[in-house]
Amino acid sequence: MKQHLQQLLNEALDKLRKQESLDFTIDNSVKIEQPRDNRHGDFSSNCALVIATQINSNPRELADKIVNNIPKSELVEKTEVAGPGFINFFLNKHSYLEIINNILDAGEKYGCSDFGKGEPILIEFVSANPTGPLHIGHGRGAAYGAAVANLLEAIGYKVDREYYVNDAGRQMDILAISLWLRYLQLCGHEITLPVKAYQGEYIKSIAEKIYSDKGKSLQRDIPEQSILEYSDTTDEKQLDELIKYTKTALGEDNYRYIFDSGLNEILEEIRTDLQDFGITYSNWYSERSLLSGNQVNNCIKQLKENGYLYEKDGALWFCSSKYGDEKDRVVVRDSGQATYFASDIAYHKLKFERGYTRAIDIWGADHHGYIARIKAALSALGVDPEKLDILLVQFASLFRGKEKVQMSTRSGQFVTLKELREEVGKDATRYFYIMRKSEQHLDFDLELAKSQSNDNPVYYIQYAHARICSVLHQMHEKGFDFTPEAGNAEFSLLIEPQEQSLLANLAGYPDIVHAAAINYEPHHVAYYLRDLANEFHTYYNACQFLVESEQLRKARISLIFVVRQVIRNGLNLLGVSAPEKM
RNA sequence: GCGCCCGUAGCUCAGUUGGAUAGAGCGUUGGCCUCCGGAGCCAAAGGUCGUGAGUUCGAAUCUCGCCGGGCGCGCCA
Repeated sequence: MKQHLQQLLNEALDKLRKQESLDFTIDNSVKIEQPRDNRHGDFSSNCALVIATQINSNPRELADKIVNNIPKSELVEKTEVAGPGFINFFLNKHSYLEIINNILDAGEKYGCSDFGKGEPILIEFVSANPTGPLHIGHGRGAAYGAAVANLLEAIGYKVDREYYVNDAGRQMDILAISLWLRYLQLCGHEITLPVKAYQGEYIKSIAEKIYSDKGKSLQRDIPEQSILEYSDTTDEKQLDELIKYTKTALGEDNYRYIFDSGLNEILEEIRTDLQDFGITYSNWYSERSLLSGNQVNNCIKQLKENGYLYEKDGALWFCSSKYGDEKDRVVVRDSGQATYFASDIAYHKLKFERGYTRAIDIWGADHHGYIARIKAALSALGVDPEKLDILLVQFASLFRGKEKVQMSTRSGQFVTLKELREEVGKDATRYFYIMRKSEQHLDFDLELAKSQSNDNPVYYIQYAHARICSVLHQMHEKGFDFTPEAGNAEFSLLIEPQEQSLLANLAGYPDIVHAAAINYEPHHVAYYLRDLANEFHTYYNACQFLVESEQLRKARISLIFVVRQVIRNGLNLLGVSAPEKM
């Protein structure tokens, strides 16, 4: 429809260009859109306004000229100039009817396009360290990332979803020593854990498992108090000493055993958590594999050879400030250990060597200071940093009604994603997470998410779907037959205002999906669906569907049938189910 | 102090990338099926778009200053 109008407009402009020998160009600022006020027509273009500024003429006069040159079309009832010089198109009443057939034909593909032309995109999200269960902050990144991935897939990109597993490095060592200390407690030793060790209950249960598998065979001398006791303001190097002590006391194999027990247990829990949340990945990419494959070293070597690294205070620095970062960053610590940043550089460089033309990272907003350095590194390695889009999600706060749920990661007192999902359900959780623009702080109201009332947009939308299912069920009970095949109903009978409005809305769905996808903004789909559900409920209250007249009945059933299809398609993109009964 | 994000109705938020009289939901007030699911529908009230300037035919949207809130600024991730 939009393309059709665009073509009419182009023809008119071409004619005008010749007749009056005008010189103007048409760029992105020239648009055809559906105005919010339907008195301004079904579609509206600002082309006269934009061009008038270019050629220095009166926009209204120009608009009149354009309108006079627009070829006749069966679909357009009238065209008029309004306001400062908008050209408004009023469509023929029957022009939207085609949309029902389109949806029936496309089915679950309605809204999809081949815009992306199969271009491969890698989207990495969540990627939380496997040092503990996912909490509600990760949940937002998960819901958002999954929705963005679905959207991009819908517009024709070849999307791979990846979880980067930080299964190497210091955080994991801290996990290992935490486990061992808990284990020693089980062996009967009295030990207080360092403040920065992982304290949660899950550590205890993994330690218990190690204890029941290995008995007391991993018992060693307790580390000296001087290593264990320190305040968190003390140098982190004490923690390094404790790691070193544990490694030598246990030996490589035993240490690795504890390390891997923790890693595997927790990673498995994360995996099931996400799966229960409706999210599956194509790859789980291991950091350790980067190190053992020498990819990190190679990357450092490459940077070094090209003169991007220098030594200072015994450490190796990358000159990220030359590429817009605030300061230079350490790649290899004076201890000789590579930083996480070093692995991240290699990881991101490889994303493009693996054949992806675009990579998307989804991070918590607290990591935004990291963006500049990673892009700097890509530039230094000859990769266009524009190919990497880093999307930030702001924090989510939990509210129980008016009361904010207090959380602190330090003491291990945080609400896990699993708890949240079990309390409010997968659908409501997924919807609430993406309901807000991602760069907006999210107040997640548990009471609202759980309430089975019209306050809750998830149930409101699902209810519309279930209601349609119920009508279709009733229809069969009453012995009416209906086959949802394109072209077998008299759609021209759909003349009620609610029907016209629904049709226009359904026709706009592909545009919504497209815009939401290219802008990485799934919340548009959520708003659209709420709106569509509202239009349906209005229709439901205003008109009877299962009427005696067969022609009218078939037409109306066809309409609500395609409404159901679009609700399903939209919810599916958001990872929310469309139940037939509630 | 520097950098990023945010400020829109009593509350929670949209606002189609600069368009026409700024919109939803909740809350408030008043109405609506003898009928396909009342988990529904309709209507009313409610605004200095934080603030001051600038850019132009036109600004919630773009630029700059200020005010207020969040986050970041480590040889942590």
